Amino acid sequence: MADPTASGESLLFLTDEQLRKGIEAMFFAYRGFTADPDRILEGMDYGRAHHRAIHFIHRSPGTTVSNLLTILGVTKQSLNRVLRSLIENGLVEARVGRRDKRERHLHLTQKGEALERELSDAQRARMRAAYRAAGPQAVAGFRQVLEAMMDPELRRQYQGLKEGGA
Amino acid sequence: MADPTASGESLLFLTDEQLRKGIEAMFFAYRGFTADPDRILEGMDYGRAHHRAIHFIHRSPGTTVSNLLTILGVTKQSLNRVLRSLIENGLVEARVGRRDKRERHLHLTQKGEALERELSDAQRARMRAAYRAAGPQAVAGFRQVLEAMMDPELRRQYQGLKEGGA
DNA sequence: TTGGAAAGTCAACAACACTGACATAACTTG
DNA sequence: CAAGTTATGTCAGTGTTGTTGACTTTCCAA
Repeated sequence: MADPTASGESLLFLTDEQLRKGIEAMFFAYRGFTADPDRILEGMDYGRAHHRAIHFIHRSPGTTVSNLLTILGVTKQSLNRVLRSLIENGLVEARVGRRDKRERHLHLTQKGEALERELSDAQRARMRAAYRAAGPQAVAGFRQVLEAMMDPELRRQYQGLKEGGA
Repeated sequence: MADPTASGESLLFLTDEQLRKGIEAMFFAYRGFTADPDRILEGMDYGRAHHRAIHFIHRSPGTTVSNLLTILGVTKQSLNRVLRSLIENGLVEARVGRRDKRERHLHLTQKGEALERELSDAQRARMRAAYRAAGPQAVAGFRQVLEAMMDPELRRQYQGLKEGGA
């Protein structure tokens, strides 16, 4: 969508200066984006990696370890360290697959769901405020640009999560 | 801007599901955002922290160490480790302040500028492609939402960098 | 039955962040 | 000028999150 060759005026948004501002906006916004969950997690034994695992297990209950590996893009050793502590502390349950017994299907326990809610409430509150301030049209553009910025493989992951496409 | 109480239809963009998609979009897009510079840096002795320092020194030549500290939001020990290696390797020059001799004013050397260009060319190329694909209106919305997402203090930093405001 | 995939584990290591403590030089103010 | 503060740098220790590499156990499928 959007014709890049449209009119002369519309190409000003592709200047290096504009792009640089976009880059810096991503940097500063991401700091805000992670700030609230980080604050909640600090003090607990958990960090951002635990948050991500919890988020995607909540999002796709019953997902397998290798599913999670491709979504998160880390090594299994790294993810395993995180999952182990979540399981030990009773936030995550790993059920042996019925079909394929090698697979572990991951679920949040009540305790896990509670922490997920606390984290995502905080993160959504900031998101909601930003969305509300910017308005629906800006939000649509926000999503479009972010999607275009993803690696194609990650975009597929993203779109495949649920409530697919645009 | 944008009246949130406007019409009934426009509130659908504030549902938890929409917010969740926005959160995931930030996560996946940020991965893409850092992927190219990370690839360039891997193999060199440098990482993402060096990239950030180089970016902001390029952006504000002559900036002081404490300026950089507040912009990057890290401890001086952490920044110092990064700056030391950049200075030792001749990418950054630290000039003693003329007014205040306690201050170090940071500048990129030719070698530093060259690496900066390589990194930001890669990052801008991705940004440009995303901007072009999404179009100017989407880009405006993208910037609006990101700004609204920042912590107020960081937003001031961001806007104060140059070519200020919206 | 055998090959390979899925999952888990151990060990070592690196990048990048943190805290706390301390040193030095230089500016600022009473 | 002396005292206090600021800017910078440094040493040492620690924690989180990521990485490789090597290896085992389990178990599906050809």
